[in-house]
Amino acid sequence: MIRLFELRTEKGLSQREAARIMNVSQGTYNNWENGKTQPSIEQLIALAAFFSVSVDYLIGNTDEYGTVRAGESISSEEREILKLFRALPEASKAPFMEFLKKIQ
Amino acid sequence: MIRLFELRTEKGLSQREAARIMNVSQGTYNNWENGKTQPSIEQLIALAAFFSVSVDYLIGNTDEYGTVRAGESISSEEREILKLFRALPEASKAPFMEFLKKIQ
DNA sequence: GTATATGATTAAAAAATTTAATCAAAAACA
DNA sequence: TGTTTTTGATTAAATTTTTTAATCATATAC
Repeated sequence: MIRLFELRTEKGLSQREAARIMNVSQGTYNNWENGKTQPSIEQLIALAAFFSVSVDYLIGNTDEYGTVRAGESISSEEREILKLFRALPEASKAPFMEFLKKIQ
Repeated sequence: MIRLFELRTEKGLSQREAARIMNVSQGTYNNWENGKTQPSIEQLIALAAFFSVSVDYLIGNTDEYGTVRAGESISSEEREILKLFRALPEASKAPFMEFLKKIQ
């Protein structure tokens, strides 16, 4: 899995040590690290907790720009706007953006 | 899986429709939704992208706060909308909402 | 009242995961 | 250096999990 190697080595652990912490064999942990097999969701959550990262980060699905960070607040009105905007036909989205800029 | 049901029904999709989008059978999608089986990591990422949420949110590894879902992904275009909306005079916000509803 | 759509269930097949054992190479040590 | 230990990789077999088509019961639509 994308970031298991860097996270484990940063901690100075061997595969056998990390495997024991996760209650799996060294072979299994090696498979995870090299993408031969994948941990279950429960194991993903445990790995993410152990390494103090999000599951999204662990599996390489983070998108720094496109993610609402914990603590950022969005009103229900703003949430409604996003919902309505997403429901628009693709072709209407750009004109809508122009309109919104114009009425500033 | 924890939040598949609410995300699918919010979109007004049937299991068969959602299953077709994910390229699996309805039975498989039903299994995911009811926690009988679990999607692969690749499928988790595809589901999260389709529903515009983080994988952490999808699997119930983040908490909701207020009306906002932690980890909800927002495109740069959507981020721009929020920025512009926030810049509007207070008095313009409600009429703007009406407009957005009207053009659906 | 019949037809259609929906979510759930089943059993069998297919696919993926796990494990113990083992290997080769590197590191540690005397 | 030569030996021992540690490490990550590999193998094959057993187990577990997932997937699917078919079907069911129920609800909704016509």
